[in-house]
Amino acid sequence: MEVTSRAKKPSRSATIVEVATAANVSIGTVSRYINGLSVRKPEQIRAAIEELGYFRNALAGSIRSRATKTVGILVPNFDEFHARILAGTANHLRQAGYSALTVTYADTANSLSEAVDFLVGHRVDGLIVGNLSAENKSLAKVFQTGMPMAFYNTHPDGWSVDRVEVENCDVTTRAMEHLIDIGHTHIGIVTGTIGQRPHDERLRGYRNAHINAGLPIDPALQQPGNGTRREGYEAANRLMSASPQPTAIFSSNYQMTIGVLQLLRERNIRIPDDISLISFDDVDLFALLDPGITVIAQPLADIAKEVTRVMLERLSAQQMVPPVSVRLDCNIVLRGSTRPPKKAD
Amino acid sequence: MEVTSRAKKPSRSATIVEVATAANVSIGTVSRYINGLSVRKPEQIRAAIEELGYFRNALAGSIRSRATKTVGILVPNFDEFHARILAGTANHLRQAGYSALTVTYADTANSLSEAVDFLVGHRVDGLIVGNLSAENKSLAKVFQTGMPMAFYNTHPDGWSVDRVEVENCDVTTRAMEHLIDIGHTHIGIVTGTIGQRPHDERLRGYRNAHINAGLPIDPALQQPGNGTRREGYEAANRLMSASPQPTAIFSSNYQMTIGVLQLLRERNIRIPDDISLISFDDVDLFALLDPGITVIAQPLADIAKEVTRVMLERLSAQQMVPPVSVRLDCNIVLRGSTRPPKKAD
DNA sequence: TTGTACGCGTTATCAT
DNA sequence: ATGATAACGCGTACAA
Repeated sequence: MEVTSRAKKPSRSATIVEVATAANVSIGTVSRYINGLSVRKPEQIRAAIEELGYFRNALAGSIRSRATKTVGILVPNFDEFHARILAGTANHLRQAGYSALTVTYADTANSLSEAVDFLVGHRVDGLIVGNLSAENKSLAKVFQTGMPMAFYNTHPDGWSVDRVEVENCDVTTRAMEHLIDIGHTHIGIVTGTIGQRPHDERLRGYRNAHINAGLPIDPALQQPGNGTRREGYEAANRLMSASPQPTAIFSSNYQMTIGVLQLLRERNIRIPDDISLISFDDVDLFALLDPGITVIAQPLADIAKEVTRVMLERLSAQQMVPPVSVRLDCNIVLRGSTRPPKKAD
Repeated sequence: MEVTSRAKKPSRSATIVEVATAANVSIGTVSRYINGLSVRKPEQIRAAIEELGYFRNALAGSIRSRATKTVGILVPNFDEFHARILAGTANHLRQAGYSALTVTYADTANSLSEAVDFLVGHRVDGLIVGNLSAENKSLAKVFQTGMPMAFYNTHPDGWSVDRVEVENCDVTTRAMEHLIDIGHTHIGIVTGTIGQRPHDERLRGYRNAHINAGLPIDPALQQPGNGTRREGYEAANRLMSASPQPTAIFSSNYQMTIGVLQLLRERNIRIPDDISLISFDDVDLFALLDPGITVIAQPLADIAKEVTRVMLERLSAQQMVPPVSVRLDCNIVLRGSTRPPKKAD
């Protein structure tokens, strides 16, 4: 195919009326052709569509039909975590005849409301929301209109809504017990933002392990990282300046773990010789490092599958059904980043 | 705010007519209020909107106004490379009053046409396309309608269209000359898919360096990786089975480099002691590995900025202007993954 | 199977 | 600044 020059800019693209005229049929017939129903002279219509460069106007169609066959997806960003979930949801939605309208809400201030307005303005049939625990006026407004909504990973407190979440607490406890079993007694934690449910649960899991083992909980070994790489770096810096130094670190999400890794490398602290490390979340990076990082892996494909399933069931539900809550288990993936501490203290 | 139960599902959300009635004004006045123009009794209208839970229907508005203030973005996937560009474009578009409609085209077969139809069906005002070099009937059809389009990284052959691309060839030559300067004479290359312009250019840059230095070009040292991790792994496997073995490898994109790293690690081939490595593309991983990987880094933020600028200028252009072509330079980031070969042969 | 006419929610226009 | 009304492009119901 050769496309070497641009056609002169048409003020508007062809409409179904023009196609009907060109094909010598009525618009109803063209509409049926477009929607795959049988018509008498399909070839004429096809040729007219081809000739005019016609594209169906989905906007106009949706006004009348009141359904866009589109699900809005609201994610903080396109990082590796959400990217993988998005790939899954988009796929599952498509198989059910839906498209995904994906918008990020964390790039600038108050863009969450903008994002919500955009999606609702485009009359998505439902809304999938990732990693959002904070209240938002716009979102609450939408929720109250009865818009089908499904959250994954966390949801605003007190909202009775469809959700898919992972078990954070117990799995963290088990990971910490692994460290304790091999002799660690000073385990530092880089926490996410306190007040966000998943991070609260991970911290609780960390504490429970200490309580179960009769170990003291040292506040100096709990450093806030707020979920970002930069703050993960600084939290690790504080941890490694504490006295006594921790012999192991648990980092509550992968962004912060990257910060931790940066600091450890700068300080020339070797894993696992000088320190053991466990991270929540599994990303490619952690498997490729030498040694690989032992992680608590969230089942991303399952989260995507379940949240899509829940949404589709909500969309097809004829009557009101109570919100469903799905809880998935994480896996501990042992790699080489943990080892007994160098010397007992 | 408390949101503990769902309102009964309304069959449809409030319309501008209902708002107008409730506020005792005409729909024209409500429309003006919504669009930020001055009205006499804004508070009444605000209250009515609040009360009725009204959300403007962007679909209906766009039918009449013929503008959606929306730009479609077409990317193969949400990998780290595109994720960073998307963050930039979305931001720049928003600042200009546009929203981004992002769709991936590589998740399943023939989904490119579906994606194009979706975006055009939603009447995006323009289209930004990433990493697409193949022809596509649907896309060509759109192009010929005069839809503003801007490509980044590559574009279909023969299309005279706005584009932002990086300089692949010379920078690769310079990177190879770095290897040659420190004594390498057997440099392997893992190529991307031949026929895709950026990868053709990178291969040419590799060859030019050899020609300039008077080194032979050994076909056995050029292994196709087709851009994927799996094939990068296998290409590296073939390279390390060649005789004589290369003392350095250049990998043409980051996905393939990850495959290369996996193979080297499995075979216990150490970087840079046993082999030197340079990769095209810079991702987090490469800076965190020990040693860090020397890379040719594409200016992602600039690509995003430029492609958005080009698109916005095209959108605001009153008359036909010839397509613009922006070419950006890459940077060579030296880390620790290169070193003179162990022994001269 | 086909054609016609109306409805969808908004914006644009124009007279006030 | 406001109100009334005609588009906008498509789906759908109904009559043919």
